Amino acid sequence: MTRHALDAVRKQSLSESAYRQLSDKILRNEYAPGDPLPAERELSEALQVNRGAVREAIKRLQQAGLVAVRHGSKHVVRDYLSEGGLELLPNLLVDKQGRLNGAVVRSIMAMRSSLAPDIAAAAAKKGGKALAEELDALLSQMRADQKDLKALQDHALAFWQKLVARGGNIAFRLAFNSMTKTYTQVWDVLTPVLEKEFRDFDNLGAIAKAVRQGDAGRAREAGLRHVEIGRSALERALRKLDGGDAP
Amino acid sequence: MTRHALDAVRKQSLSESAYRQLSDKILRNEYAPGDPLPAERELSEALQVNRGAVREAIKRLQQAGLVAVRHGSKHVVRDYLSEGGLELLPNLLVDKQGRLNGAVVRSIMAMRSSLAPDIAAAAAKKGGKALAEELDALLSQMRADQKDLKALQDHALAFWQKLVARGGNIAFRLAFNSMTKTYTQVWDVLTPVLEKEFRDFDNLGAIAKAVRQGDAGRAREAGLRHVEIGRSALERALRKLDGGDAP
DNA sequence: TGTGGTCAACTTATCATACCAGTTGGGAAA
DNA sequence: TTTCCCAACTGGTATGATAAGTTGACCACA
Repeated sequence: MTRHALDAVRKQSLSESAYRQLSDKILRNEYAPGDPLPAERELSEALQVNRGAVREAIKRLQQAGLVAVRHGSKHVVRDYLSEGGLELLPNLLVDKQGRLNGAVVRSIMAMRSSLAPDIAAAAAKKGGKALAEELDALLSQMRADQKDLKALQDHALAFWQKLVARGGNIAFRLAFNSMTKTYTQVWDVLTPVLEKEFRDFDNLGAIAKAVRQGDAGRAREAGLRHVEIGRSALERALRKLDGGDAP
Repeated sequence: MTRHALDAVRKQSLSESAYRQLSDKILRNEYAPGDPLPAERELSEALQVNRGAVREAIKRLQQAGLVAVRHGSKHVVRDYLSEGGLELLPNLLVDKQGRLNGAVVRSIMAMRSSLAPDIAAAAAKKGGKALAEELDALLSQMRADQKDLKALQDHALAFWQKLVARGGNIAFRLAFNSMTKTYTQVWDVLTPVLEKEFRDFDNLGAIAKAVRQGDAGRAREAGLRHVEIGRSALERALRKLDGGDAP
């Protein structure tokens, strides 16, 4: 898995474009909660696509908690803050101009600090020697790849993927995936900012050791120390940018 | 908001039925990661719906991380454990026969214990006196409604909704929504099981007080004590059932 | 005044058919 | 052996039509 490789070239489907435009308008409050969306036939004309594509987009908006759908009535915009799920996070991180939303970044880092310690603890309880071996092998690889920050970044993600996969907690796993989808949008931007975290072999090593010993408490502590390194680094970077919009 | 009131009667759309059948097959591993899904035209015949409905369902599967879509190739099932997001959690909690999956319940309660303390802490930092007033009012209402466990349940949810809404953390907010969507499927089942938590006025009061004082540490501790009550209760209930499948 | 019924206009839901755009694997040619 | 071509298959899009549900206006009746 190489996140800085060239990306597949793929034509975006019309329904995908429609979904993005509509979800963007909703998330930017151009269509406010309670507002009716234009009728499907109107949207079809406005977006210059057939109505099937509009319907496909709207089904996705419904799934994302962005609109309420009732047969025979116009679709009504919902309050995503109260009704939307974690899958919306990628849409909120970066605006149309590609700028990072500082408040969203801080939110994500806070949530990472909530989850990562318990992910590490669960892995220490459930992972056993086999997981510890895998983590040790990965750490060795990281030490060998020290010159290559991009590779370190990928290894660090793989480290956490191993932890969350073996901790036996499906909720952590799915939340982890949702958050990873969010970061990977700005993967290259994160590379220099989180360098210290990617090189934090001490705490990652402590987690691996705690996993070997089945010591959840130690894993939790080391997990927290580790992600707080990244959180502080990002906080510093954000202060430099002095940006951030609250949704 | 009354979760035990009569529910709106609404016909399920054909594309909704198709989505459910297909997502269920994927989540139960009847279609395994890497398997191609039957072609759209085939699914249209098998499901006895027109192809438009199949396409709508498939767009939703794609959005949920359950299938990969490529123009000209069959849709391929993805590994939702690695690719799926938190929005899948409601689908995993209850099986087709309406039985609770114990491992999913435990996962959710663990994640709640990870998030709730920090949600309370964030609210204490950001909420101010206005929030504290609202929480106090709600607690008064809860005390007045002590005889009505259903009402207590709703108030308890409202308490946490206020906390998460005012903590200024969008990630917590969206995760909270995703988890709430999951519990509300089994809302009535939870009523007797979580009774002690709904009556935990002491810790809820301590959170409200911490909010008034801007004391994040106290809020965090009280928040953790509070949700651990529910977690223990559910653990006891699960042991009685002696059930649970791991996904 | 409040309630129930009817109706037209609007909206979503579904369907069928046709054509376009991309993928894949087999066979032929170099 | 490699490259190219092509048919069959697949998803993507479009169009036009009909069915099912919603809403508000209007009317009748108690």
